[in-house]
Amino acid sequence: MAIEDRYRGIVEAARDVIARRGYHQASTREIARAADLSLAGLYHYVGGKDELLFLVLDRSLDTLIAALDGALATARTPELKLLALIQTHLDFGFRHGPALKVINRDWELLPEPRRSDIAAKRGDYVQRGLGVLRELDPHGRAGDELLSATNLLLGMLNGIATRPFVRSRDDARALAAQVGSLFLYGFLEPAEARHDA
Amino acid sequence: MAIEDRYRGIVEAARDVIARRGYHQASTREIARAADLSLAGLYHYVGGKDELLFLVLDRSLDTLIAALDGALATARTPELKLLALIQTHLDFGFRHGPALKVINRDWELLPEPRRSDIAAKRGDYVQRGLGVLRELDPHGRAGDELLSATNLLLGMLNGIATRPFVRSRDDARALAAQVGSLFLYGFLEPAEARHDA
DNA sequence: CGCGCAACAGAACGCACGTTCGGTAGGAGG
DNA sequence: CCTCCTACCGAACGTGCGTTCTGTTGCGCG
Repeated sequence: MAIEDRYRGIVEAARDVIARRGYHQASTREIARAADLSLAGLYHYVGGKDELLFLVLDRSLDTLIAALDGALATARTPELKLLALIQTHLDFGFRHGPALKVINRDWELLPEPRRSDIAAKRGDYVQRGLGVLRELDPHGRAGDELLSATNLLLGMLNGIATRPFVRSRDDARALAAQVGSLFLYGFLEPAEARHDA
Repeated sequence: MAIEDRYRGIVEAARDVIARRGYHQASTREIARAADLSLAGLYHYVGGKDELLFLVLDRSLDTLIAALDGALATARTPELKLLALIQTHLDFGFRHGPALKVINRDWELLPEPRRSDIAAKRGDYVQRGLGVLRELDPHGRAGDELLSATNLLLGMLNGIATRPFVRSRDDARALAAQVGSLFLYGFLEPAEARHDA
């Protein structure tokens, strides 16, 4: 499947250039250069610039969701599932920083109708987070409140995963523990007193 | 000071167009039209497109920081200061959504050297948040940990303030209470049992 | 009155962009 | 050997962009 390798190289080139420059500032010429192709050669594989953004978003979200599902499958308790989500998200931010940047910053720039597809896939990810919090919730919180709590959690994660806070896998692990403790027990609770589950 | 009114109109037009389209997609022609000016007339007031982005960022950050300082001045306890920060941020997101969007999404696109000025002003805001958390911290957390906690808090706030979660001033108030409770006491603690300070 | 300057506007310039067109090399199939 | 088809490339086209040039109006001031 050498053709699939070509596609992968193209999508990776597009992802890195778009992450660095932003979608509208990323030129098809620069993406072609990064993919070791001429401009016209690039257009032999993809129909247009929009499709490049779509491919980056679609494949990155698939990777992220697959990683999350894998991590959730091995976690037994609700708390461990939450930690798995946090760990997976931060690890994804560390290993695929450009992908996460494009997912968070540029997805709104994708024109319809593909934008709806990506929005649905983003929704799938949020739903998984919401499911984890629902299992974890000790009180019967309303759906609205659980949804906003999910967005608060994801906002926390994106706030540090996008910026250069996670420089190593150890950083990711240490931050994951801190995020988990803070989200579960709050800022006022001591971090050292809690590592049961 | 009719000239200052002109400037204000121009900056507001630039802010709204940039927030809607993104910086690189926002054209000077559209900004000029939104400011009721010809293209050349716009260039009579500002030196270039970069300066428009700078003016938007600079003035928006001034407004945000001034609002925060005002709210912090009337808060007496550390917990009330945290709630004031949360409330102010969400209220700013509700009343100046476009400004917050530009601050969070487009500030990295500003070319040097003005980008450093904006980065410093953003740093001022983070420092205020860090100061609030330092006062609040019951254990002697290290500076690194406090800084990442600050970024977690701001990430939570931006995660919901940017997206259409805050549709009314009441939404902002209700969400502020939820965010405060969650950040201070954690997800596992009941929300109803806590409203002392 | 007339001079100068601030406050604009119309039109153009040059450039970079996304996209397309016409071509070519090379291997597979008959 | 000829034919097709896939995988490209060089060069161009048209458009929209940021910016600038050349005015023109109107008002304050001597």
